[in-house]
Amino acid sequence: MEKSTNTVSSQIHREQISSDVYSIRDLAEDFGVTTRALRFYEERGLLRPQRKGLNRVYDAADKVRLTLILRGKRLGFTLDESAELIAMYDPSGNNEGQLQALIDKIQDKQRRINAQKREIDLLLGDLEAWEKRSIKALRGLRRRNR
Amino acid sequence: MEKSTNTVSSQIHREQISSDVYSIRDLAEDFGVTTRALRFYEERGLLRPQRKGLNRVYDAADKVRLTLILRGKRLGFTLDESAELIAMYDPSGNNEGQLQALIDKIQDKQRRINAQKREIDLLLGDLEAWEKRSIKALRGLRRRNR
DNA sequence: AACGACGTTTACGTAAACGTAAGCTTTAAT
DNA sequence: ATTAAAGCTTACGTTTACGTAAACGTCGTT
Repeated sequence: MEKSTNTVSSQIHREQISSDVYSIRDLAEDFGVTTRALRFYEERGLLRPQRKGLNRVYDAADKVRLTLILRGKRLGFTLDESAELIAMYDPSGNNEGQLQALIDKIQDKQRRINAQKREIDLLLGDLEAWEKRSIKALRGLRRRNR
Repeated sequence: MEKSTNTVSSQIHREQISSDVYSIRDLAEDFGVTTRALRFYEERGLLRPQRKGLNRVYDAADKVRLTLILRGKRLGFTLDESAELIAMYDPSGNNEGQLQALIDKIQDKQRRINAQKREIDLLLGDLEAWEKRSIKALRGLRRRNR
């Protein structure tokens, strides 16, 4: 009997004030990161969970932000760059100038990401060529060895 | 009269034994990295330029390797991961087992890179949505302000 | 002969992104 | 009442990828 019934963690007596909230451990397990990382992201301003006393309480919006952070990481962004993405996600733009600036930033990101995509395609092209070459060499060897 | 005629660097008296070779500075300027970075890549085993006395002499193959290193960097790979890519580029596979292992590695990389590509598309999708929303908000503001 | 540009090695410094550990508190269970 | 588990803060340690500086050698030029 393994560690059993504890994947979801909060069962009873976890007062559940607003409906969908998560403890730091819930979030860490859901996303496969450590609690230390979550506190670190907060320290760097990428997350701002509410507090229940001292304890951090995360909600759906925090989940979205964390998704963006981790996606950014997998794409090789720094935390600062991911912070920019998150700032775009928040509808912070109030006046005309800010909105235009936001749009410019978004378009800039799009350009950069499309460039990255082109690099990926180049790499995939290389890998395919190497694969074909290797497979040919392998077939040559097999023919010779029989 | 700027720094003038020095973009190509080696002009005369640079004996030119084999045809296409480059000094460390040539390569650094061509690729927009520092000489320190080049020495570091060598220290980590990603480059192995020949030596003319003490001086490093880079050739076309080194250029390819450096291209791979930097492409890897832009995609968020660590130097160790780029080292793997470079190992694949070198036709090191001699016997059947090694070749099969190489093919497996290549296919694994392909999977990982395709995953990265999918994440990019997700991000681009998000960015497009945010852009549209922002443009709408901007139009709303402009209408109201006239 | 002396200088400046370029190269070398060796070595310590640094920013980013956490890991790890210490020490303390609150909550839940035995 | 006493553990045990989970959380908190504070702070030092670690790895990666170079930056920066010292101290020296070698040309080619003046």
